[in-house]
Amino acid sequence: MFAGEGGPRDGHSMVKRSETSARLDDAARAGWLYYVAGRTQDEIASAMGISRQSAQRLVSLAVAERLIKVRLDHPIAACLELADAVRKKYGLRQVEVVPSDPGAGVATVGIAEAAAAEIERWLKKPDPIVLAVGTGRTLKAAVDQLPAIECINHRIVSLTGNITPDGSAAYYNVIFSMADAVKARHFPMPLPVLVTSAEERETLHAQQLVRSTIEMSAQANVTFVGIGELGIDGPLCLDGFLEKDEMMELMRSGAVGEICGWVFDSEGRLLDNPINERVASAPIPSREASVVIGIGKGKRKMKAIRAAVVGHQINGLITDEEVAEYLLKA
Amino acid sequence: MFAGEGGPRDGHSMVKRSETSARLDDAARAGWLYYVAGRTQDEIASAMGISRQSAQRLVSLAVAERLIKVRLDHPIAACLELADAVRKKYGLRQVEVVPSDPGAGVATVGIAEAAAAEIERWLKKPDPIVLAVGTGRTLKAAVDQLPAIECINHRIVSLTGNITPDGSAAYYNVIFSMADAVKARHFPMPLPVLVTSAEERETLHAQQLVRSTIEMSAQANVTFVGIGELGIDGPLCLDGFLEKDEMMELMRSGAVGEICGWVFDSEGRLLDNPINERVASAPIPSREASVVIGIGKGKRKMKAIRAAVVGHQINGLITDEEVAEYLLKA
DNA sequence: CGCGAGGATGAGTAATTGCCCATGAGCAAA
DNA sequence: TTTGCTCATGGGCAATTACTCATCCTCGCG
Repeated sequence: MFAGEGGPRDGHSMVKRSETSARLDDAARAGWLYYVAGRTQDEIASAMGISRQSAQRLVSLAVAERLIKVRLDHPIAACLELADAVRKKYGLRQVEVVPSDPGAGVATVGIAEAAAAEIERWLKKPDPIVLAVGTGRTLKAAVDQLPAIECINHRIVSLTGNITPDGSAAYYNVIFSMADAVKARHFPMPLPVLVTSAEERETLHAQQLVRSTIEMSAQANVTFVGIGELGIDGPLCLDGFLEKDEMMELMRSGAVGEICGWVFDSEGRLLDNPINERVASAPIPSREASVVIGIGKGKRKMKAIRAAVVGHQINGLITDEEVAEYLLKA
Repeated sequence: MFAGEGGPRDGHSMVKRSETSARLDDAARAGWLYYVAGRTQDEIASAMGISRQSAQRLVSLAVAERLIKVRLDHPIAACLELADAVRKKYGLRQVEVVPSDPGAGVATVGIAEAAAAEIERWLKKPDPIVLAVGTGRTLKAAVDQLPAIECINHRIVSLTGNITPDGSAAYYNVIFSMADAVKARHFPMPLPVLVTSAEERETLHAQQLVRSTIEMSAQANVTFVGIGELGIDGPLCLDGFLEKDEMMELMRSGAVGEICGWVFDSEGRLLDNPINERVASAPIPSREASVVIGIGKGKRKMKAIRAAVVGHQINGLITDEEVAEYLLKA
């Protein structure tokens, strides 16, 4: 009698433990049958002599206990992981990472296609949207990848002017390239990118046509902007908007990047300086109420991209592995 | 014109290829979102700008193309893989593999519990079944693991006699142990295991009680039998059914194992010899119409188990990793 | 010995997924 | 150009899965 009673009692905690472990064993079994052998939960239930609900619980237990490991055997797996990590770390709405592909010579391989696909996704939406575009070589390359789309319900508006300092049309104003491929109403900004003074900007912005375009851009549902780095071979210098000494001065004051000409420091704050006073671009649309996707990749843009992200100049990002890894370490 | 026409033509296969590859990329993306990120196919569809059905197709494509690899992080994963492989290789109905666990001293650790669980599964079925049991130490250990079950609809019948050569009750006749735990109608076989001659067997089998029990055993829905190895420390000798010289003679004639006393060769064929003529056990129930589960593990039983499997003496197996690996190599 | 907390269970139901089919686009051969 | 073929697409529906809730059981505690 003593032994009989003592046995079960002593065994109690052991039973507890072995029951927990047995439950995990069962969960593993069920998970294996479900994920590896491809059985249905009904089959598992009858095979294990339990109810379908219990089988379901075991399967989800196996998942919850991380007994089931899933991995993706494909080059983009790493990109997707990186994208998700970056999105979480910086609280971005969406992030896309493309392979860095150091072998390819062209600077915009991959990212242009990815950005084009994203633009296309928005343009395929049935409900009318306002899509705003900034400027930049990467963005231009993306737009050049767009297939012919007809979407007469959408409106496409440019955030930046289309006239360079020398009076010619700015090549990298992408809205005209876009108009070639996309059948939609386009609204360019009939302004220089940089004007000579804050006062001139006021005057120009007061024009009816300009004002309505700027107002429309503020209503954008989604915005695509290039992220530019500063430097004497950065786009602002290359395209003749700034002279070398202006650039040097700008960089001394802490500027690390620009979006649509708006220059910001390493924390993504727009600088309060003469250059930004002369930028004639429309303000970047709300990052609270709309999606603003920055596009950029490569070592030279790393600091600019990080700044744009932490300063919430953008809430979406399309970049490459290299930059994504930098953003995770930074 | 020539260039214009040639371009697209030359580009054709390239476009084809890149489209295939792009489709795989999409499949990988969808698969990742589904399996790793845990999104629903609806979410994936709207995120990728496609219909739900297309998302579903991409996900299943990812699986079909083996982009998604699932593995189970649990000790029994290997057992399940082995079991499945053995089941497929030998066309068995069901196979269960338990860890070999070389550290444990007791020979029946693991397999007894597994067999008990399997017996319990059958006994829990609501529809009335006939469950037949053979003999053997392993089976006895399994039955001793059974909890108290009440299943008055089921019938449990023994395939083997319960009297040893010296006239005492055979300890390893498991039906009495089973009766202790399981509330069901039990039908022991009131016979010796081995009789002195084929004629005596005829006489005994002609008895009404014996005949009806044997007939019932032929109707068994499921049968659990131990698989015994031959040898001077095999169960037939240990329990005094055979003398050493009889055993040596048997092994010389090619016998490698026994089930319920029925001795078979390395291909699982029942031997046509004096011993089998004296076995008083009921025939093993049909492997076509019912489930006959053999139980056994360990190096010493390997050959016997392989023979039982290839000779279709059984169509179900509960064994350990060691034997399963041997069966896969053999 | 009764009582409440915690956990497992199964029923029912909502959500999700898998599959079939009609449709139409794209392409090659006639 | 027409015809026939292939294949991707989305609608619709059935199967499968996930979740919620009420209930039951067990265990610990007073």
